Amino acid sequence: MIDELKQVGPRIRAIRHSKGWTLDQLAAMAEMSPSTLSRLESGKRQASLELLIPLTRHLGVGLDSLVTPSVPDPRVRRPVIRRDGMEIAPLTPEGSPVNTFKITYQPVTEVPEPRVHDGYEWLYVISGKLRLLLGDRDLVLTRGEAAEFDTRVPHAIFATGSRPAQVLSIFNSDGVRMHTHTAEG
Amino acid sequence: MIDELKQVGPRIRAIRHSKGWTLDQLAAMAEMSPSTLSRLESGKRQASLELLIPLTRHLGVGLDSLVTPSVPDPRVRRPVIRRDGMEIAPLTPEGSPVNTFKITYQPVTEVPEPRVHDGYEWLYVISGKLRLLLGDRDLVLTRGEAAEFDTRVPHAIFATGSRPAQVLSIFNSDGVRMHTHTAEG
DNA sequence: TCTCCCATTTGCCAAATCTGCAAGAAGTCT
DNA sequence: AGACTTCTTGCAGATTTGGCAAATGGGAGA
Repeated sequence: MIDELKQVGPRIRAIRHSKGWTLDQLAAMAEMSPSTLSRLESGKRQASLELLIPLTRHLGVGLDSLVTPSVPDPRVRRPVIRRDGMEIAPLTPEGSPVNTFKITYQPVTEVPEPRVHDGYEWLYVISGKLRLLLGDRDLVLTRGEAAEFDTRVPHAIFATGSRPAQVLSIFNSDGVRMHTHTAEG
Repeated sequence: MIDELKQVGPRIRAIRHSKGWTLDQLAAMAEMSPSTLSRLESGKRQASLELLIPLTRHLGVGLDSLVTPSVPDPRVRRPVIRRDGMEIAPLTPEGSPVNTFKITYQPVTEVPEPRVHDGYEWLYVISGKLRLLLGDRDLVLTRGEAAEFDTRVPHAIFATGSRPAQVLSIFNSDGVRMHTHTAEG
């Protein structure tokens, strides 16, 4: 059974219900027995054109709209996480092969302690000024700048100046390298 | 069998041919046996969605386009007839229950002899001036004027003035009255 | 004309599916 | 409970299916 066909029956049923019609009513319009329509709607029999064409006519829908697979809502909506003065908005669904976040760093009064952990991080500064302490380097990234580094190197990231910094960040901690080159520098 | 379904097979075949594919090729793509596809194309078996969906995918067409009945071109294109200085453009297909013409009368130097024949005629002057001799009447119709008369009354029609007259004419000669009232006037 | 080759059609038939009826189930009022 | 309405399902005969293999058709070339 082709995948798209599984939704045909339920869709017919949904449209029928939305019109407030009973099985018998629609079956009469489309000139088929109620049992046939019942089985069709519940997927207990194959959807043939013979059956579908009269139905589409009375339901006012096209054939394609009955069989076109419904695409799940692609919008990612996950709750924002607040931690250590950061506002972390996950931009990829849970379980996604990529982990993307929009992180808003608040200005800090006190420089946080650099940390290490497994993984790689790539980031892009959307707005604000970002101070990146990475090993023996002390960098300030401004809007439009991007950076990538090995998070096993001690690092600290925070907004500098008086305004928050918005950063788009792609991060992986599962040991899979995000890029083909090794992070030697 | 629903009417629309009869064209599904031939259409599939036409599309397949237009792509220069053989039965075996398309059958392989759509994962069905050549015999099944052959029977489908020649209408010897029912067109089920199970069969059609893979085909539409490979043929690059929608389901609806396979089953939507093709409406014949509604435009009427018939050769213009020239006779007696008139240019007669039939505006209805042969065999149509109504006979409509656009007639262009050329200016005449000599008044034609009135004639009689069975039927009724309705006319509308699109442009020019039309002289209508009808029984004891001698009328000039100008743009926008309409007239209806019994063609058993002796009549002659021709353009008057220096320019041709364009007339839309509905005519019937088969004894069926075009209008409900009798043509007494 | 004959033959070869490729595309397509068709006979066959076991297996799967269809079909409507009538009975059953599930839910809703009174 | 009982009466209704809506929907589901068991059943059995009728119909359709699907792929294999053989037959057919139609060119192209010998």
